[in-house]
Amino acid sequence: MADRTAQGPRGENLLFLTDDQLRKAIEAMFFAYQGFTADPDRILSEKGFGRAHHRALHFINRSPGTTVNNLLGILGVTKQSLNRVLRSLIAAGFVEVRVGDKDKRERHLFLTEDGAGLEKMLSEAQRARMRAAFREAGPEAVTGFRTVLEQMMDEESRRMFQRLKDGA
Amino acid sequence: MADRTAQGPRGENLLFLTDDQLRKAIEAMFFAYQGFTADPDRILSEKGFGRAHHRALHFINRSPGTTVNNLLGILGVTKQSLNRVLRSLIAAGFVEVRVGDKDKRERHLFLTEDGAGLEKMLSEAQRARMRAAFREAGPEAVTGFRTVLEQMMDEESRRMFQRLKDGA
DNA sequence: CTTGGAATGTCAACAATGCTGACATAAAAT
DNA sequence: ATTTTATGTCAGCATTGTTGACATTCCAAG
Repeated sequence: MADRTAQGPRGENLLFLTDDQLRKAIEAMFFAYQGFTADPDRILSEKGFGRAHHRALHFINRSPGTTVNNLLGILGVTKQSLNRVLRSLIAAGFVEVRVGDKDKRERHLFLTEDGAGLEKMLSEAQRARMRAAFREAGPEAVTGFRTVLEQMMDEESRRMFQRLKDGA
Repeated sequence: MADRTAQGPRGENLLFLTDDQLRKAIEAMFFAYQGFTADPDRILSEKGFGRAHHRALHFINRSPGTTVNNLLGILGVTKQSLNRVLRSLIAAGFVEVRVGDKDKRERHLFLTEDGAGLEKMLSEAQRARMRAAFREAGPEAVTGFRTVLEQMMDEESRRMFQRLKDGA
């Protein structure tokens, strides 16, 4: 392993910023994301669903009554793409739609009991892996992990993430 | 923000392992990965390619002369899926194939000059974002980041990553 | 040496999930 | 009241994952 501790003029650790170190980090991100999604993907594929369904379930569970438009902003896909996913979740009885009370154009989304059950199954699997990784890595590593992730986000995603982070 | 520093019996930071903290980390991973792929995706879509083409270019660039079978192990997709991507990269003149010298079943893959140019463009964009995130987060965060990522990988991916990390 | 099986890669067809475009309905603005 | 804007749906296309069928090459057993 190359020396990681060379100090720059302002005491910064510069070797982290070599292209080679960055390339390794990029590859780590790629492989880690495979792991991140592997367990839920397995469960979903048995039920004929995909990763997009998981994302929808996650954010509906997190913000019950959210609208389609709301979800679009969070997920960063087109409404047409999301609509297809929602349609199949509704048809399968995992999601319930209620037409807006004040604004009748809006559709408010809720998990059914079954939907909540599936969401729990998926997020339990994902949390279990995350928990194990965090335990192995230790609390300081986890803090660093979250710091870097936040910096990697687009401005818009970061705002969304912040807004979700503290309640909402 | 909730207190992050509660200490467990063995001095471990246990609050990180609450479901709520884990859920936030999961969301951070989701949004960060969007950012991670955003810049290359933009470039690729202009050229009529997708993320799968980027991955192939990356690993061919990294290990010139690698075989199709080799790439399959790294990318974790089926050979049929990879084959389609390679076919279009070859047709576009970005990748060159040489039939194996010893084993004529094998196809060895190389980037053409154009392919190397495109790969450089894509990886420069991705590295720029990573570099900026690392700079903002600081060296200790980066160490933690990489530690956690490595722990999140599947066993097989971790072995692959380790093998790639040190030469090879 | 021949033959049968294993390894490598290609082609075809299907599914999930992005996308754009056209449209219906409800709300808001003029 | 009519036009414009916002929200959501439906249809069709592209990318990229999948499985299945097949061709070629290598290797090992007889």
